[in-house]
Amino acid sequence: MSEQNEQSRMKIEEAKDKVIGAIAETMDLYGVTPAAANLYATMYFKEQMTLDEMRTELEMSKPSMSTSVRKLQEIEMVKKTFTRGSRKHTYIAEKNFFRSFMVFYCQMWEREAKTNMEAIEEAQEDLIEVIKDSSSTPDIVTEAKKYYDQLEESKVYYHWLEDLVASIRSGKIFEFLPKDQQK
Amino acid sequence: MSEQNEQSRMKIEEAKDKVIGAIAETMDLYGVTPAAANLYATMYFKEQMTLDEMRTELEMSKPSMSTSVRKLQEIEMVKKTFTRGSRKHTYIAEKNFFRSFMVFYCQMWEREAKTNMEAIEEAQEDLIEVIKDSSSTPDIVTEAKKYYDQLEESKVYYHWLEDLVASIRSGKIFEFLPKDQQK
DNA sequence: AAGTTTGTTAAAAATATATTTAACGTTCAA
DNA sequence: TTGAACGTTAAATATATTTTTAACAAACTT
Repeated sequence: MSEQNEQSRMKIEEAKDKVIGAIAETMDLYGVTPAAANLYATMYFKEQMTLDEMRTELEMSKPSMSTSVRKLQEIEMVKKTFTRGSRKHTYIAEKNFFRSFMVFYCQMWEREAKTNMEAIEEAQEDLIEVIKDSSSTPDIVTEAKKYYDQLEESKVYYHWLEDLVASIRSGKIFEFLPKDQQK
Repeated sequence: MSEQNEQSRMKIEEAKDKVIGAIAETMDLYGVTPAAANLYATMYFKEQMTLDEMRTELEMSKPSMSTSVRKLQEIEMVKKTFTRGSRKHTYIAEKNFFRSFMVFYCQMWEREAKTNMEAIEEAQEDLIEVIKDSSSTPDIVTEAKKYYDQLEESKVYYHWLEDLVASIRSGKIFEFLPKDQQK
């Protein structure tokens, strides 16, 4: 009987491990280190964890857990919680994938839009100088204009990205694409 | 006078380089190798390029260009074109960022949804076995149910991801978020 | 105040990834 | 049918990233 229980316990672990493997694999692709990916996936099935529990569970070094958990906090997939009576820090995983999606991609896209728009603005200023420069030959002016227009066109995309971010942040996107669509 | 021209030419290169740097930097974050990122960003300002031109322009080895261009083709950011009269292969960069966005993220999200859903289905089957098993103790059944429900809940997210992919692929998302919104 | 416990930082080791050099196979041209 | 041009593959090198071990600093306990 207690052996049957052992089997059930093992089956549960097996079930969890399948999902942990899949989650960690996809997170890997998101530029998260293997340690952090495995950690998050493990925490996904836990109420909360301390650094020592992480180390024991994943059989990895404490500094590795420390840096991993910090990276996960940066992308808001893990939060610190206060546990009274314990000196150890405790952490909980964000279990709402919608929120993780929002934080991760919005952060990424916002940065992309900002970085590239800044570069584009500067570049366009340079190009305008060339275009306005009376000593530039016609074909140089033509070339400068061509690039200017190409950059101007690309701004449409970055503005759209910013709109997308805004609609995700505000939750408006779920009016268009409901979360719980009956399949 | 020809010196003035030289200056204008340099200013154009400078302008391009600013944008090339920004594009390459963001692509880096997308899990593309530096060589591929620089290559795409360079091609963004060219009509078309051959492997030898790439090598010359980026001052890198030919195999590096070869593998980079192949990776870029996989994510459909570069396409091969036929140029009559030349034995060399010629490639052009996808200059429509909306299309790049679509291909890259839809590919990624679809894969994520598929991988994780498969794992979830398998895990849920295991958990059901445990729940139905008459020899399982009540607390084990409770635990199995808890995980089952958690996984069931997470499916909502993956379905939503699939819906998002579909609406991007079909272009329906642009009805909700128009490309050219006056700022 | 001395000794633990806890977490982080810094240097070292291990590992993985990216790039190059060298060798190869194919196709075309003479 | 020989040789050159072109592109790819394979092995070697270089580089970057990840993880660990060791040392440290802060906070708490006794």
